[in-house]
Amino acid sequence: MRANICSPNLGSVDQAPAATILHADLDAFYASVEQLLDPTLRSRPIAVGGGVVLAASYEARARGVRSGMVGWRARQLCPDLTFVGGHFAEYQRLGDEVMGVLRDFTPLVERVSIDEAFLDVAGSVHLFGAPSTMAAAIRAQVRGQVGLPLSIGVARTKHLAKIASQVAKPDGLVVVDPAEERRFLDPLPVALIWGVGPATGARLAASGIRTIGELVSTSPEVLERLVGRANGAKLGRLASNVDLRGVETARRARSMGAQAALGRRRPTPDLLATTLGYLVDRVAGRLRAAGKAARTLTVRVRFRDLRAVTRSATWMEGICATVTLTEQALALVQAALADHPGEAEITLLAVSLSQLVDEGLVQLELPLGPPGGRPAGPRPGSPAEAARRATDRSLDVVRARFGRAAAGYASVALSGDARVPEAFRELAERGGEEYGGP
DNA sequence: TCTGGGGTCCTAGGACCC
DNA sequence: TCTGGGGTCCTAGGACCC
Repeated sequence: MRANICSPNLGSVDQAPAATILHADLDAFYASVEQLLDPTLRSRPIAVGGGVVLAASYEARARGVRSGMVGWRARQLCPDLTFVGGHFAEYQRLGDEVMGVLRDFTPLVERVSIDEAFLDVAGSVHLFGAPSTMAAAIRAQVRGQVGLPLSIGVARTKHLAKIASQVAKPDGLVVVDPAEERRFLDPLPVALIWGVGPATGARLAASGIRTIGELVSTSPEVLERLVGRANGAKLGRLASNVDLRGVETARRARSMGAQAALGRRRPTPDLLATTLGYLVDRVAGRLRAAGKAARTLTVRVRFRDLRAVTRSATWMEGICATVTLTEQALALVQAALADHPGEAEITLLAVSLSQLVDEGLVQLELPLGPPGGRPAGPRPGSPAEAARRATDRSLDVVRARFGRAAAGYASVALSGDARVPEAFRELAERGGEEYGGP
């Protein structure tokens, strides 16, 4: 019907638009890799991590184990659960290898995370056959060549393909015929919609909206009242499957951050300086490696009850010097703590850089400095600032050759009680510009 | 006995400018 | 001197995703 209305002059009016978007998603990725590397772990409930479950095998999920769950709780639910240390370098290598397989079928691959990607195969059907045929071939090749289970959803839009791959899991393939979209979507729970989490799901459920079909038949006004204007509109678009964004092979990062959980600690000057020095050191190094500088710095402090506060500062020019950013982060955290004098302990510190600009655009002289009224500002373009950048560049070079531990600022010497392996941090931080295609 | 680390996007309110 | 509307930018907080 839609085709008849929209394109009455095309010869293919009666032909439904083709389902050429694939969403490929590796099943229980970290856990599957562990089972691949150690055959004795296969078909057993395992969890990657220790204090917190980073990933659980399907055998463990069947017992209620979920990622993000604390270790003691997971063991409680599943006493024969095996915890395995993460082979983080292997996750990266195998994830990359799978992406290589995908790119053998089309250059239009949008990698969204280490284990997940969208493909647009419209231009490849003359080479490899129908999208469903291609999806089956990809799954077989990933299983045969890499050894990992991969689920794929095939549909007309990215969002629907993603829902289809969720339905296909584990180790399955679901193709949604364009003529069958409503019949497929309507009975599914709203939680399958990208962007519907616990809070939104609960609000919808409170109004009796549990399935995507029920969501679609809800008026825009009611939806807006429940979840806000933009969210309501977005939800409407997704549920009625009219969101037609294409596959993007390259997306640039909009922010970079680092955080550290601290247990319960009194925020002494020493703790703040050491932790912020470490966090800024990490993130500023990535910033410079990307050739960027940041105009906005945001810090986050979490208290014992998991409530968190943020403070941010924005400058006219981008900054990328470790020392300057550390000074600023410290000032912001102290300001945040001063606003919450009743909090004796903190549980997390985070640093994030945004409003990223090309480093070449950093002005070198006569800076305007920060707008008035904010923390004593650095002078991003001052000679002192240029000297700091030169120091950073030298350190970056040394580290690139000899590793992170080879050089650094004295205050950054990392305490041995790091709660998370360095390798996991390095893996997790590959979420930005590295993804998005060859 | 209360959760890791790295991201994206949205909202509401205020400052400021035209 | 007061009033109004619209746009842009910034800040703080929150929901969500992998």
